[in-house]
Amino acid sequence: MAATMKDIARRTGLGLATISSYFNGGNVREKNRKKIEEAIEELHYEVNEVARGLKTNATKTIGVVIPELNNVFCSEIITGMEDVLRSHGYATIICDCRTDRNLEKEAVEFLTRKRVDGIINMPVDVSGTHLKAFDRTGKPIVIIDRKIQGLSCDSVLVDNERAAEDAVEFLMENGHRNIGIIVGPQEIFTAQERLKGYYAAHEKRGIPVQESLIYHGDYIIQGGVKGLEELVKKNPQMTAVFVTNYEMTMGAVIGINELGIHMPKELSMIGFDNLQFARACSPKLTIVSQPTEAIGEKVAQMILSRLGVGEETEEKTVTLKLQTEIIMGKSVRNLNKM
Amino acid sequence: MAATMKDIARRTGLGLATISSYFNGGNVREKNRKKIEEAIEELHYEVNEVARGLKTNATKTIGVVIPELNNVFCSEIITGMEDVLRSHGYATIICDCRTDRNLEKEAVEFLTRKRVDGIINMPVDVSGTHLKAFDRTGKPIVIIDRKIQGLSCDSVLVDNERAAEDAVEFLMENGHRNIGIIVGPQEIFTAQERLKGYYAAHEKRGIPVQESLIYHGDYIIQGGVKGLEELVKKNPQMTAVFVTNYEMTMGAVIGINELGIHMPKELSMIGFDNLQFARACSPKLTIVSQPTEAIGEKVAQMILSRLGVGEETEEKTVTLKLQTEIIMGKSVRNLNKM
DNA sequence: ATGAAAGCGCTAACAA
DNA sequence: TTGTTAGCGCTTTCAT
Repeated sequence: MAATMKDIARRTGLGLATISSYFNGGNVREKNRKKIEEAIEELHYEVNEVARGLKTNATKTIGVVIPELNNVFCSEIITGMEDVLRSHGYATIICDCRTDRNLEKEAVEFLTRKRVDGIINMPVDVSGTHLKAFDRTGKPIVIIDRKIQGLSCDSVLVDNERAAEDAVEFLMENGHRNIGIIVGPQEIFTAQERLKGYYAAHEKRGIPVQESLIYHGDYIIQGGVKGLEELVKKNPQMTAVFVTNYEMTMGAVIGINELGIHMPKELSMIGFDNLQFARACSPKLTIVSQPTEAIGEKVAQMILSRLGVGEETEEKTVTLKLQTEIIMGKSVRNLNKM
Repeated sequence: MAATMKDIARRTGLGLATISSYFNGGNVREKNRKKIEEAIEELHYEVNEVARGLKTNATKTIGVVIPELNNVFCSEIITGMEDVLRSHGYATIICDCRTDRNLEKEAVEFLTRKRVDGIINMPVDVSGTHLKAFDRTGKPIVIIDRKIQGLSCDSVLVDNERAAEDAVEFLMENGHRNIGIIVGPQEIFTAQERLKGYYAAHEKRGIPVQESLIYHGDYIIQGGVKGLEELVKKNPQMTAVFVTNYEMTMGAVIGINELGIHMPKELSMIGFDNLQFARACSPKLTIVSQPTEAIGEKVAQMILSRLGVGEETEEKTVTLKLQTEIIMGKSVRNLNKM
């Protein structure tokens, strides 16, 4: 059985309040401080955060619900986030819901029972019903990367429309007119935004959009492979393809390799995320890069601020929109130079 | 304020014990069961796991301490592990210690205070001092991927020596004699084992080892880039290189691209882990693949068994050693066919 | 099958 | 500054 404050009290002959005061930064006479520290040492005492949490109604723990841990975009965000949270004494319980609405709902309920002090969620279910009950507790929720309908809470987004528009325009500047896009599922917010950007770029230049150049994948590697194969098969006129998340980018590169297509001579490409992967491609891939670390840090700061840590708390909900950047590689051919 | 069992008791006119019994699978009269369920619904009651944890001295939570979340080997293991644990009602608190001994120690102390029911650790500090205090609590510890000196506890390892030996032998069978190796830090167990395998293969064939062909990296991408550059510069005779973890493999591929080396014509290569990345390389990379999902699942089962869930508990500590496999690509040239 | 009451380890209000 | 005490929400005897 682990030692308790009572044990320390008995050992030192002091009262419980003194010991508690010692642990919570109160004033304790030097002599007693010594005694307490000796007792802690000998008894191997460690504070019981469970008991403390019950009493204070605060667990110093943040719940994080994401669609896939095993996804660089998510894991990089978490890394940045955890760093900030931990440095403020907060732990994180991470729940990977496998892009499954039911698991997501279960995860939130689970975290509710665990009495986490707040939830950070990259939502699968954009209706937000899975968060309703937690929201009623009055504890803060911060949403990452996707908008949610029926819930007003802080969120950190990426300017996906502009990201896509910029990428497609860049291809157009290089003389491309028949540009394929491998985009995410229709019902996912980021996918919708990226597709909007694709349309916007076309509209701006007066280039008509060809439906056959749009492929809806599912944000996983195999979808990228499949998407590339289909686009190539159906569109002999296509000179470039824009792939809109990392997993599908990897998939598209796999597709290009396996079909023996020469990049960028036969096909130009702009991918998404993961600079290191882009460097490992030959030729080096041009990509749209999202500020994952910054997202993580911002999200952490936001929830901390709602918890009364750090920056003062704003009253109304805050939505932050971060910008992406294009990292130049050699995967886009300039057709103007022909 | 969230509803409590007391609220339900008041609402239903029943005693606390009955409500508790309801939640813990006891016998409750049908009529009362109905009443309780109604009250739960109306009050939006959710069990308070903090209070339950204090009372039962079990938090149904496992702490996981790993060197880098943002590392595919780790994140895949965690994914497999979490699946199993969650399906048995256990949560996981993941601590990414950034390959830092001090952070690792802090993480374990933190988890101790949180009163997790067990710890799973891929240790940075192989002396194991960071685990001593937790070990005294009598709660189970399971070690992943590395051996620890002064602590007897269950562990799941990979047969790294054989993995490396097989890979190097495969290169030798293809006629390679001057084989470079990009290996991990000297002090890391897995790196030592993989280097042992490299030596063993040479000894078996009577081929002398050239010190200049051994590069010690640090298991991160940049180390792979640097390692490849150095090996190539120092060893014009080198025809093949074996890279011993995923991050450095990616780095080595980056190096090959950036130096404009043709693979496998000028240089053959065997990488490590991440089949999808291997497929995305051109030509497809031949790799040693570790059974990450299986490691995660085994680890989870082991700690559950120590916690009295599932399989019966064995008395003495168990060490499991899993085998790797070579996934064939086209990055190794057969020099015999010349 | 149900109720009353003690107590898990801690914090905090109050008294000394 | 320090000690006493109540109580956070739950489980678990022990009665009934």
